[in-house]
Amino acid sequence: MSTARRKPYPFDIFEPKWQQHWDRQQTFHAPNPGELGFDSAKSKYYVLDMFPYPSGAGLHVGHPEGYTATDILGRYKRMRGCNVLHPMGWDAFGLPAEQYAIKTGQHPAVTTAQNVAHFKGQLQRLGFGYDWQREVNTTDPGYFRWTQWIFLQLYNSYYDPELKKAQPIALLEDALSLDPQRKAEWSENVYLLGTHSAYAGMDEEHRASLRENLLQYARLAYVSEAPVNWCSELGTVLANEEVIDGKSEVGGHPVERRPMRQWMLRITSYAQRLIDELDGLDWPEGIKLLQKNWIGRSEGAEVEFKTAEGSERIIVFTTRPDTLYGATYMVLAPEHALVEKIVTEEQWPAVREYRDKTARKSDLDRTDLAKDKTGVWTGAFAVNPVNGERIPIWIADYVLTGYGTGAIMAVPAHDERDWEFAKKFALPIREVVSSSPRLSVGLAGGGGSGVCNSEPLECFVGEGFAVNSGPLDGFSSEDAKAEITRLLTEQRLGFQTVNYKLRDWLFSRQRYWGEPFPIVWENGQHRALDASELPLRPPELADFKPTGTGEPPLAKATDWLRYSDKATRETNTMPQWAGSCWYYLRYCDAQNAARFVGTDAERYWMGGGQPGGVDLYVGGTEHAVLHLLYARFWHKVLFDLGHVSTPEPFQRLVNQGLILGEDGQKMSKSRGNVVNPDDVIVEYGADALRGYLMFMGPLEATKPWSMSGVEGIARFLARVWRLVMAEQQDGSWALGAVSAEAEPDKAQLRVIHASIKKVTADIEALSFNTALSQLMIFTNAFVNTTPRPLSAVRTLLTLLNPFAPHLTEELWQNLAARFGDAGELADAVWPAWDERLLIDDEIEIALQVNGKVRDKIVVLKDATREAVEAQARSSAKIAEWTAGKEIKKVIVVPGKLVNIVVA
RNA sequence: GGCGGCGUGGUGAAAUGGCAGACACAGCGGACUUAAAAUCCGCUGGGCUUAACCGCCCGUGCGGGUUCGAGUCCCGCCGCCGCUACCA
Repeated sequence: MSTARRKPYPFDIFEPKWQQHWDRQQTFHAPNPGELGFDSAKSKYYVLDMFPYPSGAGLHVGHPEGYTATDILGRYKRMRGCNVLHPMGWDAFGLPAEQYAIKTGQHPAVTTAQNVAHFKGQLQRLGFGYDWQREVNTTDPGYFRWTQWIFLQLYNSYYDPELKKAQPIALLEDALSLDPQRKAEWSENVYLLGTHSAYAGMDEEHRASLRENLLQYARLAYVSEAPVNWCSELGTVLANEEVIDGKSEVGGHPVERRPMRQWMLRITSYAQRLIDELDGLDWPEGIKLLQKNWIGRSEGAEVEFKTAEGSERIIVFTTRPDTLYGATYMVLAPEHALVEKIVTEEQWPAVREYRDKTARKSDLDRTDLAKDKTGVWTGAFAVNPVNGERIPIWIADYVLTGYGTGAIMAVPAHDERDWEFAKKFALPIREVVSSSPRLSVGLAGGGGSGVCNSEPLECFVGEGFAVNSGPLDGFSSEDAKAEITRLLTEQRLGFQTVNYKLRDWLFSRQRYWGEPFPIVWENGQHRALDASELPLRPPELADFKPTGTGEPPLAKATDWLRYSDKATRETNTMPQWAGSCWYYLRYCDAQNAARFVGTDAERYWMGGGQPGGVDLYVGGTEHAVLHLLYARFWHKVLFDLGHVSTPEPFQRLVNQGLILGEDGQKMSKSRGNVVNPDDVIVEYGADALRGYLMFMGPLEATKPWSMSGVEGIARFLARVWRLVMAEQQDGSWALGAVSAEAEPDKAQLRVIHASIKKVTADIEALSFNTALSQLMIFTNAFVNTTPRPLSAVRTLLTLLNPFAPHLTEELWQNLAARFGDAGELADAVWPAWDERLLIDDEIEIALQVNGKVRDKIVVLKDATREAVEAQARSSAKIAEWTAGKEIKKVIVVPGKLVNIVVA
């Protein structure tokens, strides 16, 4: 009685054997153009995984799900004769590593190295065909040197709104110094840089400083004093995307808004291109939509109001300029710069109290109280530019600083939020849009518009026809928008514009474990390091904890900090997303010491095919608006500057679905339903794990784990094993009854060719579960055949190889030892099918009467329509069902069915 | 509230508008075995009918529609999951 469970086949012996073999032989190394062994006659296939963050917890089963899918594609494309680039690396900078290091008192470099080694070991035990010579690690100076270099590209560029692309900042510098006229134009229109709305909301002092520092401000990487998401618990600021429900995505700590000097990347300049250029991509529609919504384009107008005293301008953004006549009050965000200038003495105490209260509230609280509107009157009035009406100016937290201009005109009759607010504070409500065309019912006096003073009974947010709107009356909402915009433009009171929800990317973090900025400060001005000074390594710091004050930990490194007698280094570091923005480019030429990626290598792996880019990118949906948007942005900048050859990085994107625990719940430590891939490999082997992950359902579906499902796949693989191997008396395995002379019978031949066809199509379509079920059918068709035809067995092993590479390679080798054969299965050629063998001479088809199956008959494969119909009519059952009825129509679907329609 | 995805046996799931449930899991029965495991074979959506075969009816969340024919397409609901949230 042995305590160890007997293995159905000796995977524990041959799996490590083949893993070592592939590693020693560098089987999956993909030579670059110009490298020995490179074959330019082959076409390229670049298949990419989202590289993991090597956390202390190790791999979970979600990782190998996507990785197995790409591995299957890579191995398959290799057998189809492609040069396959299938790399792996580590996204190793970032908060968790640093927090873990603080907790354990070890340097993050040490813990990161340990975690990487652990992850790599786990991945290697799964038998993935990676080209490890291209391994990248974002924390490696040889890597982040180029992350810093790309930052300098951004820093030294601006976005030209006319060319709609990034240009070297030197061009702007020259243009502006040569052409004072143009400089004046640009200074007056800083919004050309793509920050129109932000500029409109600024106070004059801020604007003046902007104009003065136009060149600095125009850069794609610039410094801003804007309010940011500050998390005191983490001791850093966070990007909008990293804040969820007013809490940090990492750790769930409270986040407050605080003005700080930060580095920003001007992603908003690319908003339109980031939307438009999604069109040509083979991505899930849902992800495209998610990105579009995140960028949040909306068309409308900016309209200038003046305070009643006429001293201040208040600019608002609205998507409904047609409702301008219905604006009965205005609202500024509590933080709006203008509030201090317009608030009256009597209202100051109330305003100050309200502002303090909002500042203390997290975004979460603000959302929670969404139902109950709050606000305070400033005591000031504005003038509605179209009708000269005095309307009160309020502050309220339902108006956000971060969107539009931070100020709105409130049209309570046609906006739900304004409606609620007006109801609560008894502000006037005037209907200016009617759902049906009708005449104004107001008085027609003094050339002014007719105004109906009775308040509408409910809020109407739809489009319709303008009423109570002076010259707009009777216009459809669409026409009214165009007309009012025209009028406003004429009077220089407004203009048509496009607003985006997307904010510029807050790019600095007050952390130790990230890329230092290649920037020094002198006399309050920043300037770039020279590329030759890269990489800029972080200082060796014994104490790298956050200071808690917002001062970055790098400031503690006094020697490092000093760049020269006059200049000091920037102490912020880059966010974790930086390294992952371009890693797919580094893979193309990972060892290049002279460039971030060699030109030839980039052209070959990223260019190549028609649309270009990575041919297949597989990863989780959680990166839909973070990594995938940032990477596209960086790529476009590099493209504009001529450093890469395609405008988009990832041509085809597929999201693998979430794997739930056996209880149908999300896997989590607290639920105790987490599956560790290592345990599964020990028990069932890597091939069984890979096979199960692919068999459990469609790649993109969310699906629960099942241990007995793994056993099912293990049983199938064991059946394949025994198809080739026979167990000996002593328990060892030897080649079984396989014969080179044996031929598959007709039915088997059909199964073989149907399998080649289906498995090929299914792999291309990433439908791995159905490919495997076909391979089971293939296998089952031969289990009772002895001896097994060698050709059939070899075809089966070839088709199964991408899924179960160890098992099939081992069996292939055993067959070769007896029958002789050149080479390894990994290098074999993918089989082709013969369409003629797929169809039997006779086919069974269904006979229907009024769509219901009543009989089945066997017809010759090339029987004519008429012959099939005649045969159908001669069926006794059909005669029975159609007896005494008029046959109105007979539909013959060749090879499928005959449907007889009776009255 | 908005956007997106999904509803098919006991379970995971198949199905270019053409015979619903392939392939597995679990279950039941059998063979082999002293016995068990492993393996192999058979059955396995629900109901009615029959001694049995046969045969018939119902069935893809619900209600309509298009079609010779709908799990699949269209319209309207219900339920679950994910993302997002005062975006002017």
